[in-house]
Amino acid sequence: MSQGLALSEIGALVGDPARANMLSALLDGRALSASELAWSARVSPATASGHLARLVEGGMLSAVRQGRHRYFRVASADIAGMLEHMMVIASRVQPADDRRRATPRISPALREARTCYDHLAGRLGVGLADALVAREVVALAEEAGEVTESGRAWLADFGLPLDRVGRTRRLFCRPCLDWSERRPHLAGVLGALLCQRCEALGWIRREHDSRAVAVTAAGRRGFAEQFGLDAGAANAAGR
Amino acid sequence: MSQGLALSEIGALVGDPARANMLSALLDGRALSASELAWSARVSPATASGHLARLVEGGMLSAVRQGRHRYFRVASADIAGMLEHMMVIASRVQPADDRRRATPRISPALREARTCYDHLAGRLGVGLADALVAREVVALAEEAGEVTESGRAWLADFGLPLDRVGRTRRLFCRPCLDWSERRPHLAGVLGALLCQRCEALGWIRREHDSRAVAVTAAGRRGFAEQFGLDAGAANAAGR
DNA sequence: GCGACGCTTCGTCCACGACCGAAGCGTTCG
DNA sequence: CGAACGCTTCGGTCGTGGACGAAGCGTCGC
Repeated sequence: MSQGLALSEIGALVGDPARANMLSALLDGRALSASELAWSARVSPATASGHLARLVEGGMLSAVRQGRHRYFRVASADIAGMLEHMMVIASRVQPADDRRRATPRISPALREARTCYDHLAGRLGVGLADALVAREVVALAEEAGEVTESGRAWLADFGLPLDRVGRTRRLFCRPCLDWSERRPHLAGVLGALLCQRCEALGWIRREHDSRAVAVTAAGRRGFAEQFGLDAGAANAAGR
Repeated sequence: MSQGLALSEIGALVGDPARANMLSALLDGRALSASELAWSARVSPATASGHLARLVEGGMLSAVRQGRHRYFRVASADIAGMLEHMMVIASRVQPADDRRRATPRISPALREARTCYDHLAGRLGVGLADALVAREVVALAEEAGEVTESGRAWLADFGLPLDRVGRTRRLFCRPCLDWSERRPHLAGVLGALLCQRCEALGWIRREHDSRAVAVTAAGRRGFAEQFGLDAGAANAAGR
């Protein structure tokens, strides 16, 4: 009984379109200001302020003041994980009601490449995971994964020496179900490191106003050479 | 943007107290009739019928007619997993707002022992997992677990020969964060088998109207001898 | 067949909460 | 110091959707 109440409170918090849009905008782990969130939820600053207060009160977001701005971020990785989990269900369940507005529910740019909290997702993220498995750098199972011996060397070559990382195996490397591709991409510490490395190499650039990730010209070359991926081909044609 | 909408729809579905109570009642994987669910959500049959229609429409529940009854169950293990995930967040987040009604949000019986979809949870479930780890039957990590070699023999002894199971390792055995104990218990195929075995041995009895699990007299002996647990001591005193 | 039962549909009522504009408060910049 | 800016609070409006009783429809049991 009572835990149903708690459950409903979490659900209700996520269950408003404006709040869900804010949460989804924050899902890449960056902090956004109140007005940026108001804009991305398409509501007035006054309305947004109320929503944000509720989300902070409910423990979903944490906030820090900085000058006259107030920055919000998802309060913890657990919460981001829960939201991702809900989006997986949402994307899986939606096709059920077919008599739906025609607008695609997932924007092409996000489907192509985006961040998922702190690692890469979308077609790029899934492709990367596939390539790493094919090259036997990592072995992925349903619930966990690990880096192979030869994989450690490969990663060191790629600029990610793993020696410094304390725990070597689990939690470190973990599959994460991609809600647009519906296949796993790489998460965990390794997923985050890979994402950072790709950004450091100048292969990808995070958009400032969305979770979308742009693949640079260098990235197109790099992803093709190292992973055999045609990442960002669409973007290249577009610009 | 648009995926925020889908997210909010899932949230809104769970975000009503009556529906959340129904979902939470169904979270042990059993099917319940519409009137049982109406009762457990404390609403009239008419109201319950409306909620159930929305939950089925939204893909959260599946329904089967059987005579003049209609039985509902959680549509998939993924959805049950998502709900559990939300409850973990809910139980973790609630203490944040202290100025709360005094009633404990988790009933003692559920905290003691309950089912979590198809395996054991609560103090009993967590204790069982601890004991199996201590006896080196299974090795649990943050995201996955596996049965040890000696563990296979132990389990066979316990009445669970694993030879017949196809996939041997992962997904088979998996930790699941317990929302009342906030520590992992055993899930996955192995968790379900253990739960079935305990019921077959007459150690536990599932209550007919809740997720609570009662430990029988035989169970108290069995859990103590095999696992060193004082399971059900509270119940024993009570009756 | 008739009544009891389980569930659903319909009509109505009501309350919660989402929304905005206006005003207030603190910070930053010229 | 005053103006612009970012955010929050307040007050008021409005719509959605959750609640129930009554009535309708199928199923079961005597």
